[in-house]
Amino acid sequence: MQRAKQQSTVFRALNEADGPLSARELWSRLSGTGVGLATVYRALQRGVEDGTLESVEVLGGGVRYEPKNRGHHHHFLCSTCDHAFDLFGCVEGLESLIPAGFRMTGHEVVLLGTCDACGDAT
Amino acid sequence: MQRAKQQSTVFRALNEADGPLSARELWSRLSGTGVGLATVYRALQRGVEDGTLESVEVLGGGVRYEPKNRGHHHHFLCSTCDHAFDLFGCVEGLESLIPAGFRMTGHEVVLLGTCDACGDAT
DNA sequence: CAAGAAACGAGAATCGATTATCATCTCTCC
DNA sequence: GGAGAGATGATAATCGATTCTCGTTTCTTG
Repeated sequence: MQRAKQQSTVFRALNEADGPLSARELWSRLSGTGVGLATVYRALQRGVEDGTLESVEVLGGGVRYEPKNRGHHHHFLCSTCDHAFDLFGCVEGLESLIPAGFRMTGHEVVLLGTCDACGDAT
Repeated sequence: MQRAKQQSTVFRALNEADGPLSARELWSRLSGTGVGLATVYRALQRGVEDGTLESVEVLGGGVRYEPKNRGHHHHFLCSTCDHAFDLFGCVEGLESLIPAGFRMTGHEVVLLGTCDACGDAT
């Protein structure tokens, strides 16, 4: 196995993903490459420090990471395979929800349901 | 301290809250009543089994619980005090986000920002 | 090729959240 | 009042996620 290039392997896998991945999801996608879990965590930590990665919490799956260059987007969480997919676009009517005196600085939208692959398998 | 009624104390505190509470938040609101953390967890577990409580994950605060009779609503998470507030009303344009082949069964919206109290303190 | 710095993998250690245990206490029903 | 069932609080045990440690390996620079 090659060394000193494992972190870039981690970043590549994350860039190729169709949504944010948890440390373990990422690690399991790297099985066969010999990359250790500690290295995955090291790469994620470094990526966040560098500003190239972003940690997000979708729902019931702990922290996931994704490249920070994907712009504004939200996520779809498949309740069957528990994978989070990126969704581009946004919603309307957020402002009307804000209570008086509150100040909104951001928002998160998560759609729940079944993804293409899991729906087919029914 | 009275016994055998501690769980109803827990439920009452949860009903009086303006949003979902974590086990610890709930416990800290019960300081002085002598209720133990274990009892809080027992009450929450029972409430979920009974169907009177619902566990929700807002964002970065683990699991929180709230009464199940609040109807459809979303949450506002204050980034300063980390408290989650209920928001009534909903958003539009969700359907347009769903990718082809996916089936949506639900959605979550979380607004982030500063609550009334924390904003005043600035 | 040699030396020092940095990265690596495996597994131990840590941390927070939750659950299990146990001796005690309270309530109900005689 | 007494017995048994269920509830309780304190604390130990567990569990998963993340971080730390350490001996080894790889890269860089000359």
